[in-house]
Order: sequence, then structure tokens, then C-alpha cells
Amino acid sequence: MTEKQEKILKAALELFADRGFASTSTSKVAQKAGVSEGLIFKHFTNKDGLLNAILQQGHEKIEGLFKELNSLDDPKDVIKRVIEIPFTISDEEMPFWRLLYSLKWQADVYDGTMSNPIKSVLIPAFGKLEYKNPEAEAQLIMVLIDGLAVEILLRKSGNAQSIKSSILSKYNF
Amino acid sequence: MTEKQEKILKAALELFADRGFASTSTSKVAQKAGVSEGLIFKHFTNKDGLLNAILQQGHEKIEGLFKELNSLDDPKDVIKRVIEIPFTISDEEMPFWRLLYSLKWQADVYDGTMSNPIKSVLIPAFGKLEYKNPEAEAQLIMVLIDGLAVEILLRKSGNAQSIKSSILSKYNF
DNA sequence: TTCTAAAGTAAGTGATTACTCACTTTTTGA
DNA sequence: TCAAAAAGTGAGTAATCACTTACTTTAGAA
Repeated sequence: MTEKQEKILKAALELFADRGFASTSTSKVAQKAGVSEGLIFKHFTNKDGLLNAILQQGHEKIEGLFKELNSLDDPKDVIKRVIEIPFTISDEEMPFWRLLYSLKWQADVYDGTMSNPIKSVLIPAFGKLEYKNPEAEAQLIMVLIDGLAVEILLRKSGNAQSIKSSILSKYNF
Repeated sequence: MTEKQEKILKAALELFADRGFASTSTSKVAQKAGVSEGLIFKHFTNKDGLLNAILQQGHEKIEGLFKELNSLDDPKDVIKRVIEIPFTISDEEMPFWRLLYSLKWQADVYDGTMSNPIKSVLIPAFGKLEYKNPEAEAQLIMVLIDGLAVEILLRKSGNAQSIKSSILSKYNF
């Protein structure tokens, strides 16, 4: 990975997250990265290739999250940790998540593979705690953290912490 | 409102919701509506004007929702009804909501005025039920219905009803 | 009927789009 | 050391973009 390649990826991620993928031109990306436009196509083939490179880079960074979840033994810890995920997004990771969530609405680009591993760790956790419908409970948590992520990524409210304790109290944690 | 004006609005709504506002051209809208492209600009000034006309039309249709919420006396009924909102979106309304939610990520276009009236009816409802932190509880419900709406609008899961009963049981309803 | 304003069209406009190509510069391994 | 491969550039390309303009058609009131 060249220095200029990294600059292209960083510039593209920020622009795609801020203004949207479709309304960001490759010339703007080149300009922000301080690079000739042709270089983008030399390295990433086309605009979709650039997007895929960003997505793959982000997935690699997030991979550790799933490994951490699988290492937890207590099912309560698993559920707690999953709920905490949206609250532990760092400023550095924000653009990637904002891009990912915005792409959900652009049809064909992103398929939602991201959330399946989390759900598959959540269902047995609720099973061990003898909930009546572990599948539905897992789905509810997924919906909840998606809603939380939207709230946090669009930073509409500052008091996210009080929401967190409201949730945890409903699970008697 | 001319017949062709309505055809333009309908075509634009469907295209904006399906492919995204930025990646839908005015020529595609004209083509789908069976109308010359110039007519769009005669009636709606520019592409943003077309979007605003769609948004305003949608807001008028949804207005009845808020009036219904204000007519409910029992705070439990209010909360129940709010939770039910995402489940009662008709197929006809789907494109409008999909467009609205996708625009959230496009910055400047939409500001989120939509959800404030719901929240302002939710806070006193939790207050009457003597919850410790009505503000946080209302915010949690808002996050929840946003997450539910995303789930339903992107129709990822069919078993939405079992999620609903999971939620209601957590509020002892 | 006739006049007028609105509705509607077709063919443009310059700017921007994603992408290519011929070329130069830099890096690298034998 | 030196040739080949990779990195990088800048000036193109045709297509598409939002939007305009000159014009014709339609509808309704006087």
C-alpha cells in the first residue's frame, strides 16, 4: 500500500461519508487526496472498486470485535457487550460506519453481511438465559443497536448514556 | 395539481426511494413519468424543488398520525400506539419513508423535524406512568422505532410481529 | 369567438461525470 | 548498474448532468 494509495482511501472515505457515494466525484477525491485523478483508476480500477477497497479495509478493522464477543463466556456479558457496541465507536471509526449505514439505502451496494455474526452470537446467549424466544430477543437487540448507531452517528442527542442504562435495566442487568 | 404534475411526483418518489436522490437524473424522472424533461423545471423550478414537493406531499399525508396520538388519553395507549407505528406502514407509504430515511444520511436535505412531535407526546406519557427518567425512556422508544422502521423498510426479516410482542412484554403491556 | 395565461414540448446549453491513454518518474531486484 | 515494472501525471474522451430557451398546444373566462 503506497502512501498515495492511503491518502486516496482516506479522502474518499471522508467524502463518501459526508456527501454520499453517488454525489462525490472521483475528481473531488483526487483533489482532496492531492493526487492526479488517473491514479485512482490505476489503483482501484473504477469508482466501485474504490468503494469496495474502503469497505474491505473497514471490515478488517472491525473483525476484532467479533473475536472479542466469541471469547466471552457469560451470556449476560455477551448481551451487555453487544449493547455497548454503538457507544464505543471512536471518532476515527465514525466515517466508516456513517458510510456503511448510508449505503444500506442505496440497494445493491451493501448486503448486510455485517450484522449476521453478531446475531449468531446473541441467539445462544439468550438461549442459555432461558428466554422464551431467543430468536426474537436477538432480533430486538439487533434493531436496538441499529437504532442506537443511527442516533450516535448522526449525533442528534448528547445524553446517550442515560438511554444505555434504561436499556440495561429492562434486561435486569 | 395537473395530471402530469402528479405523474412526475409519483415517478420521482419511486426513483428517489429506489436508486437514491443523487443518483437519479431528472431525465430519468421525465422518462418514467412520460413527460418532457423541461416540464419538471416549469413546475418545480429545480431538482431540489421537486424533492421538496415530494417531502411536503408526504408530510401532509402523515399529519393525521400526530393528531391521532394527541387524542389518546391513557398514557399506555400512547406508548403502545407509537411502538405500533412502524408496523402499520402501508405498501403505498413505503417509498416515502424509504426516501425520508435515506435522506437522513445526505446531510443538509432533511433535518429530523419529523420525530420531535412524537417525542413530545411520549415524555408526558412516561411521566404519568411515574417512570424515573421520562426523557430517557422517550428517547429509547424513539431509537427503537427508528431501528424497527429501518428493519421493516429494508424488509430484512419477515417475523416482525414476534419482535413487537418482545418489546411490549418489556413494558408490561 | 377570441384573447390570454398556463401547460407542455424539443432541442439545445455549458459544466461535470467516470474513465482512458500516452507519457514521465520512481522503485526495485538481479 | 541498469532494465523492467510499478507509480504517477495531465490532457484528453464521450456521455450524462441540471437547466434554459424558443416555441406550440390547451383551457377557460370575457
